[in-house]
Amino acid sequence: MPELPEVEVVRAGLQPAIVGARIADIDIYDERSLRRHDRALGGFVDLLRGSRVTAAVRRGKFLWFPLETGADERPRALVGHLGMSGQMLLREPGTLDERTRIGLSLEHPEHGDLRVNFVDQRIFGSLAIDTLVPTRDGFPSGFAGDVPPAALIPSQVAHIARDPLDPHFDEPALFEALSRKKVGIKRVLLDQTVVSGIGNIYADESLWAARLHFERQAAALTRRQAAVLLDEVRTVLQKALAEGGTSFDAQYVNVNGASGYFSHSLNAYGQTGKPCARCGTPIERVSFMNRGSHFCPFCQKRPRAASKPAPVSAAHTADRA
DNA sequence: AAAAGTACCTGCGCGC
DNA sequence: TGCGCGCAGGTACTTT
Repeated sequence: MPELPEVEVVRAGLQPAIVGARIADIDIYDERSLRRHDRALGGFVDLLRGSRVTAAVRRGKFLWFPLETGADERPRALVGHLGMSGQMLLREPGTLDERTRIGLSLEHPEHGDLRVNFVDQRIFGSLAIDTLVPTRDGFPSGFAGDVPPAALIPSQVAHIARDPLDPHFDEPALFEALSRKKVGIKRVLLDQTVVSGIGNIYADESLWAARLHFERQAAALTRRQAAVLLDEVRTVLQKALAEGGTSFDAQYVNVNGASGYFSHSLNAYGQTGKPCARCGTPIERVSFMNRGSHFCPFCQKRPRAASKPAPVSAAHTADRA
């Protein structure tokens, strides 16, 4: 369940090894890991073999690596999503990890030959080649390290909102969206077209920090509550990022999607039965949206008395037609 | 049009 | 000891 911080650690780790490298060869061990690849563009291997990587970019949980293309060609990129259990492991040439679905053999002008193994137990993640299109807002497409990337984004990522750590994140648009949504706030946090990078773990953590119950209707939040929540989202993500950044080996990326996410400082997620760090009340877990939601029943009060839909008056009924 | 539901996947831990 | 089952959940697609 890699979320923004975990994906960023992968991006940052891959960047020095992959930018400037030529992808000399590609091994496909499992075609299902190409689910995101649109065959209409051409074969994944044919499009990728021999290409040089020019950057390592991330928006939310999506990663992409723009490729050098001729002036007469449409710009394209190698796109990756880790899904639930994906990893991109930097290895010595010839290394094969368990459950490697796709292997990339790289030639780097300084670091020599390298191998990147796309490992994915559950195959919710995938790699693809995709065309780059202009960003909707005209700003750099995401985060790419020291230098902002071009204002180009893979077509399949264009609908994904910027993440809350992006300098061009559209705050007013988020508050606008929140005020329109009649659904529970957690649904909105997980909606990558509204705000990206947040998954189940950091959604629970942010809501705990903001003292909000996950089923609070988004539109019912005051502007102040929404602002506090956004602030807590950023704090939670940045804290996880700082933790991940310190445990990461510059030479080899080894982020394990199943157990390697930054769990030492979780206050809600996976803490069922343990005392709330603020008030001592045991953390509860309930199923919501087909996934676990963890919260403190004292600090994060349920929305008031389950709003039964107001009786529709005859006058109202007549109105819509 | 918004919101809810479902498919896609595999490994693990559980109860029997 | 083995076997079936529920669960983990990000995204895209379908249905309501």
